Amino acid sequence: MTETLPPLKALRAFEEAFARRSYTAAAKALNVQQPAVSYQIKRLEEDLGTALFTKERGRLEPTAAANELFDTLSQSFDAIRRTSDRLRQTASASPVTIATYPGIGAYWLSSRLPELSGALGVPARVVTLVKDADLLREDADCRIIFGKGDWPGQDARLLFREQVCAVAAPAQAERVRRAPQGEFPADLPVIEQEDPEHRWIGWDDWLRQTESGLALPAGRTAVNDHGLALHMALSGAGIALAWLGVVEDLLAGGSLVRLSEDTAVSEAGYWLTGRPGFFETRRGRTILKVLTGPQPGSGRT
Amino acid sequence: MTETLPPLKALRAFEEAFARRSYTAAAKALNVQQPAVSYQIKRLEEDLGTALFTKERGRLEPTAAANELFDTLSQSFDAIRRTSDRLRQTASASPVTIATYPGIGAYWLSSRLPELSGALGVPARVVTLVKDADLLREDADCRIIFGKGDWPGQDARLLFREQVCAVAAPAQAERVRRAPQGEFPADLPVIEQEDPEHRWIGWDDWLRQTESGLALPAGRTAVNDHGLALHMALSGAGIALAWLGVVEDLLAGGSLVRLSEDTAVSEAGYWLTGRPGFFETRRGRTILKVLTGPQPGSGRT
DNA sequence: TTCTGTCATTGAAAAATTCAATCCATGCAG
DNA sequence: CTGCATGGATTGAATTTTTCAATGACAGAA
Repeated sequence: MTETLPPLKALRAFEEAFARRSYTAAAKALNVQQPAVSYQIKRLEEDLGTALFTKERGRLEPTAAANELFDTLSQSFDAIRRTSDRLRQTASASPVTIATYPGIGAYWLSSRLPELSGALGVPARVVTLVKDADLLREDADCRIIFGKGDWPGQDARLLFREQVCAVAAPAQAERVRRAPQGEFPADLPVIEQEDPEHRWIGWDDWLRQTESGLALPAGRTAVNDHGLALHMALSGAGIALAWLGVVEDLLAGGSLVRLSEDTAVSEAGYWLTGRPGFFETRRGRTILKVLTGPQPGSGRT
Repeated sequence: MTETLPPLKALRAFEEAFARRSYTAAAKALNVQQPAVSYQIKRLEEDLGTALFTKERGRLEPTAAANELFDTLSQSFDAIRRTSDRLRQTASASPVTIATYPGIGAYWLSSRLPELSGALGVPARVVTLVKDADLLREDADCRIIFGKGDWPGQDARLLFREQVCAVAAPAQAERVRRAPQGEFPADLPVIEQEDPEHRWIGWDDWLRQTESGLALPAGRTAVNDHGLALHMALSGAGIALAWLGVVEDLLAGGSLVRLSEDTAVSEAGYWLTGRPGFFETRRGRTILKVLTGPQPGSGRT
């Protein structure tokens, strides 16, 4: 004898049919039509070489073999149901960890965390790191990274493109506006983000793309993180380039003001990445949906 | 949560992959190609929302979830394997019961029983009954019945058509041959089978169909079973109509002789019947094969 | 570096499952 | 007894699932 499993779908059909003493009811429970159940059970009977039901007097009578089989089957299937359920539970009950840059974490992600946590029914945790390599190495459920969506061993979905505008705190912006056309107040430094690999849009790119003709002041301040740059701009330390998506709330709240309507767009953008298959996961789908969903600040005020 | 089973094929693939620490080996064991395993396991990972293997450093590392799942799974599947195996065993280890008419049982089936028993590895049992209704009611694996293959609630396969010839024991046949043309020895009765429903070919039909022009003797003897008729013919009690398939051995062995080469054929024949699906069963296939196979007497002499 | 073994990916092919429609038997109400 | 209603069987045609063949990517070994 072969010591081999019968067709599993057939077992499943049998389980329902036996429990309900009806092919039709079983079919309903399995979300199929009755002939499908009929087919599966016949197949199982052929495999086992024995009848499982007799259809006498209009009622389904399980045979002795059917009783034996069901005993084993319901126990086994229940066991599998229990463990796989538990796995699903723990998989979705463990806190979500999202890794990203400090700037994104503080200014963009943080406002979305409550909704995310609510949608998943689980605490959300943010790990911020400055370097891409660190982000990718980090053991997180997913990460938000800047780039073009091509990371080996990661599935990626675009959150938003890089769209950059020039901002300053209101007082400083006012000074710029009052300054003679084409001139910046000399004591208002430009805050730059260090970017040796030239991955982001910098001031040079911005000026070139927007042709706004602003003459930049000579003073420059360099920081290594966008969050820091924003923080400095907020506190009036100078003017900075900011990602539109990120500063939306700050602009709406008036803590920052755009120096012009010009925006520069690059090919790259911010992506949500996870291990392969992550976005086919319930958790992955949920996270993606929340993060690409409506802006959290845009509710009724 | 849904308390629902993961895709069962995926579980099966996982079981093998886990046990062998290799998709390729699992694929071989399942008689499929490696991408099929890859696909199923990915599907399972999506269903559970958790990774099952990490593919670091070229080796397949099961995750904690995988270990848990495998524990349950192997136990459950083994249980199912055991019971379904046992069911298959008992189904195929119980003796085969074939119900049929006494004549068929004695003169046709009996010589095939050894081969049948051998092919099934199980004793074969013959139940003989005279009436069709009894045969159909009898709780046998299958039955050999005369008719046209149309029994409700039974699958049927034709074994041989009804082909009838006139026979007698050698001495009696000799007497017939020596008698003047067209005349039968008056003291040699014709053995008839009672057949109120006129289902079989009787002497009248035979004479009409074969146009052999034999004048039948007046003496008639009626029996209610073909086996009995044959037995009487064998013992020299008269001449009888015999089914070709059935008396092949007796003719070959010389215990019976044909009175003429004429044969009459009817639409009906002898069928092997079993419950629906029986012929898709291993047991059913085997029986059919043996019974329709080469004649048992036709080996080298 | 090149070779080898393993898993991933992908579009196409094959197989399995399911469906819709219909038949047939049985039970029940009139 | 007849006519309806219910539930399973049947069948050929979709439909979906699963698998395949080919190929890519990656890691370790030679």
